[in-house]
Amino acid sequence: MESAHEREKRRTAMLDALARVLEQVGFPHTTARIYAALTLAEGEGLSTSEIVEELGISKASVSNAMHLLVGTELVQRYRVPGSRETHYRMLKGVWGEILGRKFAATSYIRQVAEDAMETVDSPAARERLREMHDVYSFFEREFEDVMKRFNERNER
Amino acid sequence: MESAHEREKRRTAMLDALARVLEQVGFPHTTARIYAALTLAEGEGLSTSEIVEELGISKASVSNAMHLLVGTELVQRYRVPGSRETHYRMLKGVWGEILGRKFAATSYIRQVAEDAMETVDSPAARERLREMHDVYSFFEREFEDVMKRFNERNER
DNA sequence: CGCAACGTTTAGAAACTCCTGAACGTTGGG
DNA sequence: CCCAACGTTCAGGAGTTTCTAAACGTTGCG
Repeated sequence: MESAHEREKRRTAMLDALARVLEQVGFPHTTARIYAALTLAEGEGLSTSEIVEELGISKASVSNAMHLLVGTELVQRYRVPGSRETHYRMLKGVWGEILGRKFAATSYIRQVAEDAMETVDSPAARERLREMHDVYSFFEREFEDVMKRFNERNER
Repeated sequence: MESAHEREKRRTAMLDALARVLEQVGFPHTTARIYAALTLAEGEGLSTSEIVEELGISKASVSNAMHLLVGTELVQRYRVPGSRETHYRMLKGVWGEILGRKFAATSYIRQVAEDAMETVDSPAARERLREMHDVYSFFEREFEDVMKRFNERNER
């Protein structure tokens, strides 16, 4: 049988791993940890004080992080009758959204390469930019298809 | 007709834009700028002192950055007869490599979600993890296909 | 061989990001 | 309305990253 201590340790490890994923995606440390905590919450979400307690951070940090998470529509505020506190829950269907945003960068990069190619004189430089451009063009088209399939999948 | 000053300004803007792309991919500021400078070089590459002059940085910075760029096989050293300086050139075919590395993270994230799902008790949490897992599974498979097509494309 | 030209390493400083405590503003119950 | 409970803002500071100068090591020409 598993001790309460071991259970707690496993939970912490999981929270860390999840938070690292979010950090990799580009979120600040604490913001990532908050999102992870919301993922692992027992119920539908957590209140500010619950987050403060679980992660051992200040309420100012929660406020700042939520500015980002709510602003990017990854998390939603909601109220619980009888409580004055703000509660937060993850929004559904955001993981696809997160990845989709990543892909959007591809077409920007293709654009940069394209512009540079038009400006540059040296044939050697132009050749290097062309390779970059071709690769990103390829992935840009592929990602469009992938996202289309993803959206179709979600409609079902 | 275009003044030398305007030409210089355009070149700088281009270098900045390219560097930002590399930074987005996760490289340090100076490292990214060096890579951008190598991309825009007139000839096949640049020497240490040329990089120092073009970017206005110390040779120590060049040394450090090259440790990273050469180590990750994005840049190659070469020697120019008659010069004692080390020269550096971009390696070809790295952009696909860079993107490929990004995708590799997908299967790690899927794994994290899978592990967490097995550990967690709360049905609400498990449901949230399941969505995360499903999304990343989908993209993991799609990326494998995309990379396969990419590699086939390159063999021609 | 010895010297000069380079590259590398390292310790320290500068810059940046992010967190916190405290003060402030806002809101809702009584 | 007033007070208490919350959330937000902001100045300050801690931690981290990354750049540089200086000292050191290495290499190759004469």
